Amino acid sequence: MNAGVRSPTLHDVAREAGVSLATASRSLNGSARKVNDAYRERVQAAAARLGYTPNLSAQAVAKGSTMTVALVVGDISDPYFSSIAAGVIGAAEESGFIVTMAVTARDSERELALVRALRGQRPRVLILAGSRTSDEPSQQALVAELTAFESTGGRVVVISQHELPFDTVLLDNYGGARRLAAELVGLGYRRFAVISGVPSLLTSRDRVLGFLDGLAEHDLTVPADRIVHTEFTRDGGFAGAVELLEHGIDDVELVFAVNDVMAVGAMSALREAGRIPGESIAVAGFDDIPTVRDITPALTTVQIPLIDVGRHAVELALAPRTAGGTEIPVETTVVIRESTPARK
Amino acid sequence: MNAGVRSPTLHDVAREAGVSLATASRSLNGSARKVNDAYRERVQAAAARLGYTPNLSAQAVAKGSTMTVALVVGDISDPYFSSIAAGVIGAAEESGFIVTMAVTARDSERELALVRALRGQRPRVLILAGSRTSDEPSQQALVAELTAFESTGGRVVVISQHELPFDTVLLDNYGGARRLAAELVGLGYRRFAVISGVPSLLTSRDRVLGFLDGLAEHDLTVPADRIVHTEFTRDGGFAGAVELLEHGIDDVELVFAVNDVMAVGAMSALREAGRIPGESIAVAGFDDIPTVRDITPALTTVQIPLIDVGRHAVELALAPRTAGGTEIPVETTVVIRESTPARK
DNA sequence: CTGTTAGCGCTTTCAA
DNA sequence: TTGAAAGCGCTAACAG
Repeated sequence: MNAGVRSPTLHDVAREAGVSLATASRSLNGSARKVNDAYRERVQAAAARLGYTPNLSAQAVAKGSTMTVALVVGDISDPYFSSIAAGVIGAAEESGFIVTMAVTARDSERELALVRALRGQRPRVLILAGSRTSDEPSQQALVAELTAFESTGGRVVVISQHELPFDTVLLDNYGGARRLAAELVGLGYRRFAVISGVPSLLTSRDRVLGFLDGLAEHDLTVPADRIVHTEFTRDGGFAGAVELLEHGIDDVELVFAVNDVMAVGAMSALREAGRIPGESIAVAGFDDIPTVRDITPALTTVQIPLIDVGRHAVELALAPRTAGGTEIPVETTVVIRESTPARK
Repeated sequence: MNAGVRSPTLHDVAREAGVSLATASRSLNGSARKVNDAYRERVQAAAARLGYTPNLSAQAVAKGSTMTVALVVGDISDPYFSSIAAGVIGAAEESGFIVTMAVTARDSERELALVRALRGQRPRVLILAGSRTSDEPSQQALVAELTAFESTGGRVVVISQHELPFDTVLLDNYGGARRLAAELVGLGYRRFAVISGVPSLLTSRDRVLGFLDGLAEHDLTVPADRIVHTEFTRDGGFAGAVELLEHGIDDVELVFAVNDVMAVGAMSALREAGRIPGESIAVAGFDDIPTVRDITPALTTVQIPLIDVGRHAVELALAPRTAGGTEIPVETTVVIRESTPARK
């Protein structure tokens, strides 16, 4: 009931079983069958009797390596990240890895500090799921830190864009947005507004670029005052829509928000202003987080197989190291739903 | 670029700075200022030059304790858990703790195995966020495992109900559901259906009980065939609604799903069957996960401050141990939204 | 205040 | 095969 009893150690088990430390170690963890069955059983029985659990930290220092995957996300309560995390955790556990998690709160200073701290865990793998930003001076420090980590045997996997010189799970943000634009034009839409994240956010930038290029193919453009920059969150989406409404968007037919949570926030703002999503105005998002098929109207979006993205990240990390850094491209597919009905 | 270089050790730093191992240790980590400033600076400079990061595993074995919090959740991609996780991670990081995470997939066998494995990390704190089940034989083994963990100095915190003899963050599932029922009756509802989880799930059971008791106060009941048992997920909610529809629920005025993701799934099923949530049928949920204020109609639910729940769990774990196990009760508050308009 | 020296729990040579 | 013993990187007495 009260503390004070220490956890049984391998030493205890060995004594209980009447064998040496080495034999105990080999019976419980050592790979190949190099231990007499009789001994092995004695040891296992003793371990069970004592409730022995190997001290992972001790194993880590003795072996010089851990079985942990460190995952860095922007915000775990965001469905985008939590879905990726689910994939990472699932795949990691299947391979016997433990996953530790840290949250950057979308702050790149903080991300750098976290990576530095996480290095202390000597994880075998470090996965960065937060989206990259451009022009940050801290990016350079981050690369240095990650490179140092790799040079000591760690594996780095970045999810999203291939800005950093590491293995990456590449999301086709640009292409997905471009195809989305094409499909929307095909549905009859001509006048658009865009709710974007801050320009330095690469994911956001790529999606906006792809969308605009997709429109440009059909000789359509979006006036600069119809592209607002805001936070990459639900509230950002809401605020972005409010800003657009203030600019006056009576003739806008469709609002593209660069991710689903923003789109959902935007829908609420539009609705509050009397514009009915899916009826008097269309809305599209990006990601296909689980809930958007259940909202009304169901949201048109670009699907990313988020769980798979997480799984791929660990597969990549556990695969043999390659020369220039491998990349696994992940397809994005346009999903048209009721929020963008065909016009006319 | 290639592996092979080992991480710099404290030893390297000490040599580089021309001081002893102990001095290096004290300069970098040791608590009180017991080191000459000149030395301290030399050491810190050397550490920076070498890119030294203390090996947490080594520290753990030397100190005999770690700075990690292990969090066990049912499914991290479920907003209920991911919000709690956000709170846990936030609070843990503020106290300098690392959090490791494991997922039970709502399987109590698996939960037991995970707890056993997690013990190997020798975390200071083990937080169980998955909801408890009754009558499972594995519960007993779980208690044994957790008790053993506590007896070796660890802290256990359970989130949800006080079934287990450990510190707990107590969610008022019963009371919240009861108050919800009262409010709904106040709004004019009289005929209900309930989509519940499996009966052994304590959270589900408490919510159903509270709801029924709340109705009973007004001499209302729910016929047994209007209470369906299904999975505690979005798809479960969908399936539950389908089942209700098959039973025929033309006269049902309101469907109470025992959690929000189920309610959201149920809404989709109802809508597909031609019943419009918020118009031809009302729906209520429980949890108040972030998205439900943005769905249409916005969902009436019982709010749990999920982030705070996570924070409380670590506060509890980091507070001095008490005799019988402390519990922090968390209030739940009814939030009436458009999915349950006043009748007539 | 600094350095020396045992450990911490475990793995892994190296002999036996 | 098994056991003794030397580490792994770090902390914490214990002397100086």
